[in-house]
Amino acid sequence: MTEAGLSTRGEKKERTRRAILDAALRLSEETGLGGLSLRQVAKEVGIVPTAFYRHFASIDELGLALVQESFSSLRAMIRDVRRGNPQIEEIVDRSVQVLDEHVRGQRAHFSFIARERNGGSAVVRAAVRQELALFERELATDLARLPMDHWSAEDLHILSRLIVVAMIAVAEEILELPDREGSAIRDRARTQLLMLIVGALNWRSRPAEEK
Amino acid sequence: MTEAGLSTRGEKKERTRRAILDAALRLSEETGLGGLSLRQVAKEVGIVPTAFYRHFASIDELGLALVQESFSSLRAMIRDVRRGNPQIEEIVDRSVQVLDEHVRGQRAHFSFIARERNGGSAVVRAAVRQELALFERELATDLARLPMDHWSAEDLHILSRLIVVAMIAVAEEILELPDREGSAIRDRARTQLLMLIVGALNWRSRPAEEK
DNA sequence: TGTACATCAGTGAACGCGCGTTCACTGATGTAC
DNA sequence: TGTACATCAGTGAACGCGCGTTCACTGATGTAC
Repeated sequence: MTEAGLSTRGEKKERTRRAILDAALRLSEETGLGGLSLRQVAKEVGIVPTAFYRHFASIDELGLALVQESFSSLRAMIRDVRRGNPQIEEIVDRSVQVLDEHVRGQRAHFSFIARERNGGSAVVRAAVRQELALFERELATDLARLPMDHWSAEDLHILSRLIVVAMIAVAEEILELPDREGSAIRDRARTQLLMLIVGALNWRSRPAEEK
Repeated sequence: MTEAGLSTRGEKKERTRRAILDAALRLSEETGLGGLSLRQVAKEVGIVPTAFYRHFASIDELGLALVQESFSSLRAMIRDVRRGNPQIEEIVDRSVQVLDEHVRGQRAHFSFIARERNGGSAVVRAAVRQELALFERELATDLARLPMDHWSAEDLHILSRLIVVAMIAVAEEILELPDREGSAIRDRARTQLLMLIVGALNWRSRPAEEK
C-alpha cells in the first residue's frame, strides 16, 4: 500500500464495480436487465467494453449481484417497520409510511425486484423468486409473533403471501407515479392492508372446516 | 374468388398471421417479447424475415395484437365465472376452479399478461397496464352487484384491486408448476380468496373513520 | 530510501454473428372484359 | 370459357450496425529486498 495515495488500487476497482452496478440499475429501468448490453453499460460507466470482464463474467452475474443488493434494501425496510415495536393499532400506518419512504429512497432496487421477477434472464428470475419465497417465510415468522392464536402455519404463510403480493402491487403504483404526492396511493395502501387485517382478525373464528 | 380453391389468398394470409402470433407467444415465453427478434419469429413460422412486414409493421405492433387476444381470454374467464350465477357460498370454489381451468387452457395468454405487464417494451407494457386497470374497474362493478351494502365506490375498487392482484399471483403459481397436479395451489387460492371475503364481510361494520 | 520485478485494471484492434430494414423480384391468385 | 392485366404474400440479396468475446498490450500501483 502506498502511504500518501488517497485511493489504492483496490479502492479504485471497487469504485468502478459500484459504477457498473449503478449504471446497470439505471439503464435496465427502461429495457429490463435482459435488454441490457455489456457495451451499453461499459459506455455509461466510461470504460472500454472489455474492462467489464475485470468485474463480472457476464451480465447475468452482474444481475445476481443486483438481486442480493435489492433484497438487502427490502430487508432493511422490514427491519425499519419492526423498529419501534409498533402497537397493533399503529402497525398499518407505520408499515405504509415505511414502505413509501423506502420505495422512494431505493427506487432502483424495488423496481429491479418487481421487474426481474418476470424478467428476461432465467437465471436472475429464478434468483429473485427464490429470495421472494424466503422473504415470505420470514414475514410469516414475524406474523406468528403477533397475537394470532390458533393460526396454522399454513394459514400464516398464505396470509403472508397475500400481504407480500399486495405490498408489491402498492410499490409498483408508487414507482409508476414518481411525481405525484402519493397521499392517495398511501390512503389506498392503508385501506388494503386494513382489509387484510380485518380479514385476519375474523379468520378461524368464522369459517369452520371447509372441506 | 376462385370457385374450387380450398383457400383463398385472404385465408392463406390469415393463416400466416395466426402462425406469427402463435410463434411469438411460444418464443416470448422464454425471453419476453422484448427479447424476441423478427428473424426468430419468421424462422419459426417458416417465412423469410421480410415477409413479416406483410402482417405487422414491427414487433411492438405484434405485441399490441397479443395484448388484445390475451385480454379476450381473461374476459372469457370472468364470463365463465358469472355464468351459472353462483351463490355466495359457492363463489369461491367456482372462481378458483374456473381460474385454474382457464390458466391451464390459455397458458400462453395468461403468461403473456403476467410477463409483459413489467416487460421490456414500453408500448406493450402501457397497453397491458391500461387493460388491467380497465379490468379492475369491471370487476368492481361486478362486486357492486353482490350484497355489499354501504360500500363506497372507492372501497369497492380497492377490494377489486386486492382480488386481481391475488389472482394474478395464483395464476403465476399455476404457470410456474405446470406438471404438478395443482390441488395444493387450488387449496391455497381458495383460502386466499376466502380470507379476502371474510375481510370484506366484516368491513364497514368494524372500522370507524380512520383519519 | 532506491531499485528491480510482479500485479492487474483498463486499452484497442479485430473477429464473426444476428439484427432490422431496403429493394427489386416472382409467381400464384384474383378481376375485368 | 379464355385472355390480358392487377394484386400482393412471400423471396433473396444486400446494407450497415451493435453485439459478446479473443487477444496482446500498457502503464500505474504494489511488493520484495
